[in-house]
Amino acid sequence: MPTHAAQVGLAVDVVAFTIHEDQLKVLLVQRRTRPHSEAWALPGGFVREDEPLEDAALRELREETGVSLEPNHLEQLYAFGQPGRDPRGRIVSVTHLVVLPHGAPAVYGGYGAKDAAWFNAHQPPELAFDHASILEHALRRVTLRLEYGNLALEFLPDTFTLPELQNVFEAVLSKKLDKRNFRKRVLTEGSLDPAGERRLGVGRPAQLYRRSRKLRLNGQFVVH
Amino acid sequence: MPTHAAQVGLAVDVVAFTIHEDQLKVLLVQRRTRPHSEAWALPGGFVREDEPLEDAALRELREETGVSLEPNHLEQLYAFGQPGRDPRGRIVSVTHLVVLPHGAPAVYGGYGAKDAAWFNAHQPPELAFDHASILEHALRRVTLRLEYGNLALEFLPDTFTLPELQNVFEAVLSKKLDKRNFRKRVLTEGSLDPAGERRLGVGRPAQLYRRSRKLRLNGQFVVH
DNA sequence: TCAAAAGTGTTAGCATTACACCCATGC
DNA sequence: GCATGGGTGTAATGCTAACACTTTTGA
Repeated sequence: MPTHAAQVGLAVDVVAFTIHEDQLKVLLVQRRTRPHSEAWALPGGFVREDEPLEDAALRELREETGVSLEPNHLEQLYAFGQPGRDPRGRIVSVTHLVVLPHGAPAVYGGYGAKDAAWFNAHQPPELAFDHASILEHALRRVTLRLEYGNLALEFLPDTFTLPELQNVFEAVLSKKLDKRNFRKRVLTEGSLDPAGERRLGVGRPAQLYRRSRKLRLNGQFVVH
Repeated sequence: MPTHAAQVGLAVDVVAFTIHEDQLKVLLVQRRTRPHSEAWALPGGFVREDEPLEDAALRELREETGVSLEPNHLEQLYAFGQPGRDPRGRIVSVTHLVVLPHGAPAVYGGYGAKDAAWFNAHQPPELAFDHASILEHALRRVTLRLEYGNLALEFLPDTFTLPELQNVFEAVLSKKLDKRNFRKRVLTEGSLDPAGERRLGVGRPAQLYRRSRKLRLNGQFVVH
């Protein structure tokens, strides 16, 4: 380590989303220690010396909340580094966006956390530090990835119905979509393969789909 | 500073672009010291303890290359943090995208740099560390901001002609655009105000424009 | 047979693309 | 009057948005 490297602490924070009861939920922990003791915050903590940033994000998420299943998506969001954002000293936090599949897996307060719970991401409680602006940033990113990418699929299990997929969109965007236009749009996109059907008690059975093995690349289709 | 903060060094690197001779140029420095002595690299260095990340980026840019004028645009790109990306130890670099106005201002090698120069951003020399992938990342970002934003204006001086604006697009995207469609697109967007005309020796004088004081917000126009 | 959920097409407006000639100026 | 660079319009095509009824099943 060069001697002129300043004493700046490096942390990761995680914005973990899932869909539950037709709502976009974010996973928060209740702090046990000062500062902001008792306040809700994003799970996170310091990066270890030989640990990739993404590994640190997953480790902190697991340690503090006990989520056990593999995330379907993990990407870096932004580095928040204003001096003064943490009263303990200069701490730069590299924030991450995580998507967990459908169903809000059980969580509990782990190391350093008094509790952990899922909250409506569009109506969060008061958050510690600058975590409210981190959450806003994450909401913008997830919206972008829905509209210009395939992120919606990461909220769902391996097979799913079109009404379920539409629910993901509606929960994230918090607005209703037209069913016919929605189906047209996702089906003509070509990234879904039929995968049988599902009877669900009452009502007409729904067609199941899974992500296509075909991948669109420069307007051409390629099998991967 | 909490005692459990690991010894991870925090740096910034800067990808500074401008347009010169109808090309997108990137500003590089030639390293004076090991590792990668003599190799070309992005300007950058360590963050000081009480320094905001963006200030550190501008300071390093100025110190190492001597650019004097104010950048028109500065945004954070991405935090690169793979262990092993720098042989001196664990160093996480928060990279930044900078846009300087038209004309490739004079540069020289400053502190720690043997030389500084502008290169074609689409055909860079071999770069030190993981700077080639940082540059790729920056190119994707700048393309995105051209197509879905107003970043093209930041490459130009206060007033400019439509052919100049089109040159910015063509240099960044490295492809030719149709003049009539281009003009229609940028003019109907409504973010340009006429600002006189320019005679340039031979040829028909060009209409000058400047950025509009009107700002489009949710499809409504608002004066800001 | 009724309630619940899934499924289905058409039209109008708007944006995008392709394409070739005239205009104003300096020399 | 010619070379240089700036400016202009239209038609075809594709995408988006609005809109209401039918089908299949279980109880």
